[in-house]
Amino acid sequence: MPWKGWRRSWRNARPNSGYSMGQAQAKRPTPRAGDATLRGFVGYHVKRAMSVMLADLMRALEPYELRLVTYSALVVIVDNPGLRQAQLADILDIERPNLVQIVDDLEGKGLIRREKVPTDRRAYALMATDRGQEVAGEAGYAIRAAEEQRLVALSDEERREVIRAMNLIERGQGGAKA
Amino acid sequence: MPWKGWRRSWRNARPNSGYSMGQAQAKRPTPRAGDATLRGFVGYHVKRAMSVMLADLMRALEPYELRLVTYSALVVIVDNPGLRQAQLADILDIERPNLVQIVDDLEGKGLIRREKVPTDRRAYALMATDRGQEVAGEAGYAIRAAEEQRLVALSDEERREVIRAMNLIERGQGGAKA
DNA sequence: GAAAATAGATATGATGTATAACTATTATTG
DNA sequence: CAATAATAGTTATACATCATATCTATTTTC
Repeated sequence: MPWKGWRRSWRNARPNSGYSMGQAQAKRPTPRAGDATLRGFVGYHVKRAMSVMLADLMRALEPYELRLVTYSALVVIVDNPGLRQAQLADILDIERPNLVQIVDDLEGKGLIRREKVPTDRRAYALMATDRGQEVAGEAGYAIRAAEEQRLVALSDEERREVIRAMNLIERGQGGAKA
Repeated sequence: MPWKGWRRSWRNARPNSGYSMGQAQAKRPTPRAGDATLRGFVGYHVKRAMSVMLADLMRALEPYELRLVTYSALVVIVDNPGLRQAQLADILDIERPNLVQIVDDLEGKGLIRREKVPTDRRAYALMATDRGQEVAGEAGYAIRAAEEQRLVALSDEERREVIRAMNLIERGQGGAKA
């Protein structure tokens, strides 16, 4: 048990603050090196977790030739037929110029259509095709499965707590003067 | 209060599954559009929270001419004098080729030095300069302040819960077949 | 009707991350 | 000990996500 505890905390070991900086210390790779200071930030933990989840997601989406942003956009369009690009940008917090290529990709793959809006010649109404709806569904299942596997150690209650915390963070006031 | 509750849930409104797909619906922008399906994934919540935290971080680091990866690398080098680049890559989960530019940047700013290793001519021992240690400390305070502001709605206990959950996610088994 | 605002698009740049391949050096193997 | 394999850092390239400025056409505002 004490060994186990020590082993588990290896990555979070204290910085070697007692280390002298002489050349003698450079003879072999720094022992017990770690990211302890960074682990003091909540954001760093979130970043590290996000990295692995993102890799999972990309792998899950690969068979559908979708990525994070294209899948997200597709799902929102499927759920909200007739959506305007500006709305999509707002919903997903994506800059409008960046949406062009995304919408092009989806349209090119036959998953969505840009339809003209008779009452507003500046805009398109984004519609999902039948194929688009199908792909959104299948990809969603794949992501679901990947997420379930990743979150296997978290109870339903813990997941709800995470979601709650993430929402508080998302909706909180910005840190660092803007 | 009921109005307030309705207002708050606008972004998470149900998908308009009852919507017909006729041209008539395209006349005005889709009302009550949202990302409800995506909100069903824990990962999406984490992604959205991560986005705002990352923006905070970039803003906080800007006065120091540092970014996420350069600050992270600097701190790890400060804490672990004599570190090898391969170690740094492992610790931060950064690909070794990507480290070259990062280390170049830090060295160019006078924050770290590459020192030769007499016993291994393939490697460098990365050392932080006095200036590097100073900048790491100051930038750390700035990030701390930004993070405190962002997390103001989370209790200490909730923060610990988040960290715990993120660690479980990070250390869990990968989702989606590799 | 003129000015301001908006929708989507073009162009460009920054940041973070991935892979293949290379030279020099060290470690391993027989 | 020599040949082979592995390693350290580097170069080159590509992909994904996200940001900003600017533009044309259209709609809204005053």
